[in-house]
Amino acid sequence: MATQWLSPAEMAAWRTYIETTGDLMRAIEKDLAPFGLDRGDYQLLAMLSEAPGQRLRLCDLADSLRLTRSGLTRRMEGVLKKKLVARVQSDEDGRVAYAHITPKGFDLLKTAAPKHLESVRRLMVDLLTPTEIKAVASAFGKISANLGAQQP
Amino acid sequence: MATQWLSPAEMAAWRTYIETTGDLMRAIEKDLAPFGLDRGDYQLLAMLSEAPGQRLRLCDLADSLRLTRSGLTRRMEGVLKKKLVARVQSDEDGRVAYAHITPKGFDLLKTAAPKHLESVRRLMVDLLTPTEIKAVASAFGKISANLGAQQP
DNA sequence: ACGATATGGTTGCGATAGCAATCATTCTCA
DNA sequence: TGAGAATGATTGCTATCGCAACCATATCGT
Repeated sequence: MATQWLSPAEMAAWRTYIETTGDLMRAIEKDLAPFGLDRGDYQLLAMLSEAPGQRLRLCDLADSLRLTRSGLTRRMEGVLKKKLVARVQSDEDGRVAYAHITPKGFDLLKTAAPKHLESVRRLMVDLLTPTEIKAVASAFGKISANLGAQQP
Repeated sequence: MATQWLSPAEMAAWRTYIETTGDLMRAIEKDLAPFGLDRGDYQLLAMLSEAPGQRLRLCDLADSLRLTRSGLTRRMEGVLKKKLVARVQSDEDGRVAYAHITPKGFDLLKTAAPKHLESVRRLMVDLLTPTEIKAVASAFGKISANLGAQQP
């Protein structure tokens, strides 16, 4: 197995990407803080708001948030306490519970979303050319597809 | 403040980027596990190995790893216990301590690095066209510069 | 020269989240 | 139909890391 070094251009892309991503996430999280939300809460609410019936089974929600089921249980504690989400037991399958976004949660999301999107614009999207946008989408699309293919 | 929605292309870029990044980091971390290293340890060792004298002041190391000073203190505990890094008190400035990579740490890094770079290739770099590589580097370069300009 | 301030590092505490073990419910198939 | 496997969710334990408070050392201003 010969060592596969990275070319300078490849190294630059990789390094800038990993180093910047952390900073970017932190900055976006900071913009979300005034609403009492962190990125995890926001994504949870956004996911539920887009789901049919504004609700999802916990394990499906965990999958789409890239959390383990135990991780989701803990994250739910926070939004349940804030009454942004309700936990509803299924009456068709005794194992299943749903996360259901509440009116209060929906209102908060509607308030936070424009600010959040403004952050995404200001910190990322508006800085890039249309070509760069397309390239980022296509690049991460390929990476994601490849990861999905490896662990099915 | 008018809501600034994202175009479908912008939304695709943003979503794919954040969703994929977590998966990618996890996959890379998994490839590093056989060496007894996580990504934080690897980056710490890599940073030290490239520094002049194979050593850095703790606060400089913390900055380049995007850790707070307290975060670095904790991360150091791990690599100190494994004898991959030594903590050396400065004799010029009583406040300062250096992290110094040990021969053992350097050997481990030299073993792990080719495997790690192979992961980066397989999971990311080799999937992308040269154009996409350049676009990713330039995109995150801009994002990083902008973040640096906002919080100097 | 010496008190105020800045800098470097550690510690206590709290939040997040993964893993393994556990429990309950449902499904499978012989 | 009934034993075993699969699925959904929770809990105990652990690791990482940020914040605020803290201590030690160095530097600055007068």
